[in-house]
Amino acid sequence: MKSQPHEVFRQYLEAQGLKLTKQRTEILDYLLRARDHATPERIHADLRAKDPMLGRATVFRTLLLLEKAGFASKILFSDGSHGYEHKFARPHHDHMICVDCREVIEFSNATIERLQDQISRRFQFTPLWHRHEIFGRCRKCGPKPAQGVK
Amino acid sequence: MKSQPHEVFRQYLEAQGLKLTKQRTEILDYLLRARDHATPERIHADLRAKDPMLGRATVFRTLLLLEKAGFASKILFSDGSHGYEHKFARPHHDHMICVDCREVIEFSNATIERLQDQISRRFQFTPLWHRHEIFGRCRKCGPKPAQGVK
DNA sequence: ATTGATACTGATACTCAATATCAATATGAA
DNA sequence: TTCATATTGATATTGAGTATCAGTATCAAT
Repeated sequence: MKSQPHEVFRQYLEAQGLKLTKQRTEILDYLLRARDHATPERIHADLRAKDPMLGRATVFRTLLLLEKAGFASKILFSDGSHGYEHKFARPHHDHMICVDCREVIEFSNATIERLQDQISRRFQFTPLWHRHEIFGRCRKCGPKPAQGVK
Repeated sequence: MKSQPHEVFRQYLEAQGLKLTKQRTEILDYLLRARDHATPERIHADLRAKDPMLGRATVFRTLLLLEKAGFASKILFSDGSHGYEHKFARPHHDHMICVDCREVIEFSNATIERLQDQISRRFQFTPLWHRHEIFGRCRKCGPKPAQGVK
């Protein structure tokens, strides 16, 4: 029995006149399995273990496709690099990102969401999406900067 | 009479054993004058009109210096590129960014700030800074996508 | 004003993520 | 099975950002 996301993806591709390929399936699978913040390079490297012929360009192309289709979204790290996460059956959420170990903690807050809409309305701004990231140190890394380690 | 920011900058440099140079002054000036979201490339191109010898590396170095000193901060655009804005006598604020015309509207909301602290505490996360960007369409560009124009 | 230690600059070369190109291939409707 | 065409992977290329380093500007001490 096929899982829901694959079926939704297949239907999307069909509607767009696009094709369902092994590579696209592999990459979607990866995102569905990944706990968090998978970078394109990382995805490429990991998937190559199973499919050594998988090209870099295909990974980038597919991530862009998934993003445009609304099935995945970018997470930006503090150093400017970024990763992806899938959006299947995941409610909207924002991120707290540890500047030491890069752990990503998800949070969501209905009051903040509501305030955002109020603020937008006040400026006659039509919000489409947002990004709310809090940078700092996670429980494990503690309030003090990491010592020694680069 | 010298303006405040230049004096503060000079004192910072002195305290760090760094030197006040023509280039650093030019770049700080640029940020102080710019309305918003000046990209490194843009700053370089514009300043070259007056100072054709100004190097790319110097612009990047100086922006990094200003950022580390706390005199400037990055704004990230939706396409992943970024710009800078100075922070002299500007209270903390976040941004609404128009996806059509790239206009940047500043906002701030004490309640949101407070909620962020609450959420962080709940996760034993020590917040250092944050970034809260709402993407959408500004009053001028209206709620519908721009037509024709790339 | 001159000197001199050293921070700074600009040119160049380089890195590396991301993109464009294109011949070969896989997909899926007929 | 056929075949138009979307897709792929290899390759070349781009472009933002960085490292290097010889020459230069700054500024404290004289």
